[in-house]
Amino acid sequence: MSRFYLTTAIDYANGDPHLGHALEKIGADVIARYQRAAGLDVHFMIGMDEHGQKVAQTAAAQGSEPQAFTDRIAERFLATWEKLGISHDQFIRTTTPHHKAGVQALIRRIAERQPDDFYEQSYRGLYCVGCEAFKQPADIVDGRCVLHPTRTLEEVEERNWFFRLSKYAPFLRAHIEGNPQFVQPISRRNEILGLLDQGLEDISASRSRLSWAVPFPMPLSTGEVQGTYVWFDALPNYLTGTGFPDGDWESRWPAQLHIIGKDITRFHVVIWPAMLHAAGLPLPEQVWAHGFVQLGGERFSKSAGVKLDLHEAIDRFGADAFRYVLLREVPFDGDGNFSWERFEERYTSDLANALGNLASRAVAMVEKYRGGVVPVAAAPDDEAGDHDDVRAYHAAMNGSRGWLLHDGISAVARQVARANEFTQQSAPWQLAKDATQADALDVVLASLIRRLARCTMQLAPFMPNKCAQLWRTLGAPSSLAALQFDALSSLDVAGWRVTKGDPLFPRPVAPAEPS
RNA sequence: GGGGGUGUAGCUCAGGUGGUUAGAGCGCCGGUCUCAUAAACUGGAAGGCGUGGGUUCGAGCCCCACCGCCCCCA
Repeated sequence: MSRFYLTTAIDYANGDPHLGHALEKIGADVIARYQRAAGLDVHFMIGMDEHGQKVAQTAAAQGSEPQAFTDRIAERFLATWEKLGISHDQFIRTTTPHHKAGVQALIRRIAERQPDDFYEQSYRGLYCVGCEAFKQPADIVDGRCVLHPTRTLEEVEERNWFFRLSKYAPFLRAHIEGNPQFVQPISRRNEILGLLDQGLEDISASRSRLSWAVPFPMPLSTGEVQGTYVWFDALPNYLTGTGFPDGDWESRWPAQLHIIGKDITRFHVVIWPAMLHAAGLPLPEQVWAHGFVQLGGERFSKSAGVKLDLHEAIDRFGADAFRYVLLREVPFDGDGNFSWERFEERYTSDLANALGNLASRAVAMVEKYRGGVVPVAAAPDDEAGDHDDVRAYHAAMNGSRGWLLHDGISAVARQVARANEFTQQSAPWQLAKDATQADALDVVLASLIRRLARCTMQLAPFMPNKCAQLWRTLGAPSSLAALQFDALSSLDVAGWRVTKGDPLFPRPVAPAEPS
């Protein structure tokens, strides 16, 4: 069985999970579930990035020790992922002893194989005591830190370990050009190639004044032991998650797919591959950068009040509906928009009216006209159109053209619409009035259940719980979770015993109030 | 300031290599039907294709400039 090691970015532990985090986890979860149903041996890892001065400061501001603080944040993320039905196999945290040892092992391995890659150098910059960090020009107005305008920025010089990233520019260019699937979508690939054109600068690998960090495994020539800087701490999580450097980590590395946000593409396709290559380790097969969700056309902003309560959104119509609508509305290869209004519209038209009502009317007719048992009958010609859409679904979902999850949903939505159309045109309620049309009625009813079963299977990665419920309603003998896609083409629904229950997706009772 | 994207009906988006009256879904307006969650099916209205130039017999698709928005870097 082919293995499929899939990761998302690890989330920075200085606040609660928000819509952006959710989009990435849901998208990756859909991919993980799809690949399992496609028969792959999936290992799906998510986690937390818990080091850094910002975390230590936020903890201190709340009167907490950093570890206790990140423990709490990690709990909150985990609770959210559970509520959303994320099916991760592993949840990694960068403050665990194994990860810290793995980071140090990776750094030592690079230093052994490429002794020239780490070197000491002085770094000068404007340091803000309030932030306990060096500030970039963008964060400085009138010579003051924008966050601490009452304080004076100090020009500070410190010695750090640097990593010779510049040396790897030719390697990276060759790798990215020679492996078109490595950085996706293509727009992101072009962006990185343009960046390589401008040349790479070496990056610092350690910092002083970085107390909440993995100790850098090599002291400076002064004897000082510094903290490992963000790249060398966070990025290796994908590797340490496999058990590196212990055990049979090589059975899982390299990862098949890193799912990340477009803002951190550079770290994942420049810095991370350079580190791995320096260590003599294979590179991940693909990095996929998704876009951003905006809220009602505006970007997130706590100060401007542009935010959305994730739990409120999940509770509105349930986790499955939220997952579906979010991925339906936000293309996974670009930016998208989310609003309460849109959420409600999509839920009502796609889920309540189209799919939910289709299931409802089909099951009701099988009960009414055939005592709840799906009759034996051949498939009508009308189903032929579905085959093209099933193909389109897989083409969108299997990664061969990128991870176009929104296109996958569209392909199923077309099948649902076709089934409603078919129902209208064949008018089973008319056939039922005429005993000589019994065979024709059998064909229609069996076809409807078969179409529903197909759609259910295809939508299962998006809405695992609702689809399992629908699967039971249809009276399928096997469990949906155990079913694989290759069983779909030969699906036999004859004899299934349907049961009409409460509406799968009840129509909204009251308009959603943006609170 | 540099780089990568993006701007097409009220909303979200499709529109290989430029070529007759620019498409879809949702929403909206009208019609049909009754199995169904007042759902479904069907017909229709609706677009200066960001702005201004240019290339071409002909541009939403090519070139230049400018404007708005997203991301990265400085």
